[in-house]
Amino acid sequence: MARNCRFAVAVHIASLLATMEGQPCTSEWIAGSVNTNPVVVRRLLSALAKAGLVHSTRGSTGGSSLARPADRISLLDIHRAVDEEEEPALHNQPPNPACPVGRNIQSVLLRVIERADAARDAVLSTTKLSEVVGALKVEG
Amino acid sequence: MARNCRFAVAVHIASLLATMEGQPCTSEWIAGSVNTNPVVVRRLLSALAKAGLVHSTRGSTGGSSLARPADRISLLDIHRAVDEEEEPALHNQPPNPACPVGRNIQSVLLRVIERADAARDAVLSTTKLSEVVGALKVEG
DNA sequence: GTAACGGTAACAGATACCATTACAGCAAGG
DNA sequence: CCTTGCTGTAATGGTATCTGTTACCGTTAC
Repeated sequence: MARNCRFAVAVHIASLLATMEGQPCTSEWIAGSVNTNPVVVRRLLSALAKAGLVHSTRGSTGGSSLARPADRISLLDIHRAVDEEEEPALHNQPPNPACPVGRNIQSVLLRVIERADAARDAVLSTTKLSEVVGALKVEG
Repeated sequence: MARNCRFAVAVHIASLLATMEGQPCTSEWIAGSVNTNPVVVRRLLSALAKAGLVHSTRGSTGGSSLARPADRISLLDIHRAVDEEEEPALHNQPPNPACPVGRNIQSVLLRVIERADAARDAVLSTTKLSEVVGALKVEG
């Protein structure tokens, strides 16, 4: 996985919304559970809203809640929403096209990395937010 | 995958060594194909050597070559050699332990991420360096 | 002994990420 | 109407990481 904490915090946020069952949560309250700044939470909520996973309302009684049931939100949905799908990291400088290896290594690597990422995504897509919430409750 | 280019360059390097069939290559020659600085190549070769994948000799006629056949080196071997297995990126600050979600989210997330990483690693481990070299030749 | 190599430390520049402050826009309730 | 409390977002600073580069040491062949 990436080495930023956006995915982890976004799943945390989504789990909080799921346990509140429709009742809107403020970014400040969420930030208290995540232990970070409310703006960080709002940035992630904004990304989740753009992906259609949550719904936010402004104003005095505003807040955020899930846009659909937790069993219809996968962790892949969340990952794609907040970790804007970067291209796989290849060479910084383009390799030497005069070398048979340098000329083709990137396209070959791309195919392999895409297969590997697809395998990882398959696990994330079959894991639903509702499972995470269920596991949280078992944990106690 | 990670967003550094160590893995891509390391596979590039290993592919070069594989196509040279035992003949030692210098870091400067490799750097010419990768299009980077020889020290960058030496750093990666050093990591590959520590993992037992390549063998380097110093001195006037020195250079590096594969330590075992390319069909017995997987891309997972290379990935683990150069991208020192980081722990999955969770929260920066520990979540609020007074919240039922914050108290357990990390252990639940760890299990999921480990399953996802294992799926990705399975693809990398079944992809051998020899396959990459073969694909390079087909590519032309 | 000299030339050519790998190993490694040290440093600079670029980039990414997170936390924080600040402020504009919007909705509910008096 | 207008105050209050929320979201959305821009701007900024600090920190960490990565890459490229220079420099120097140790080693090996000739």
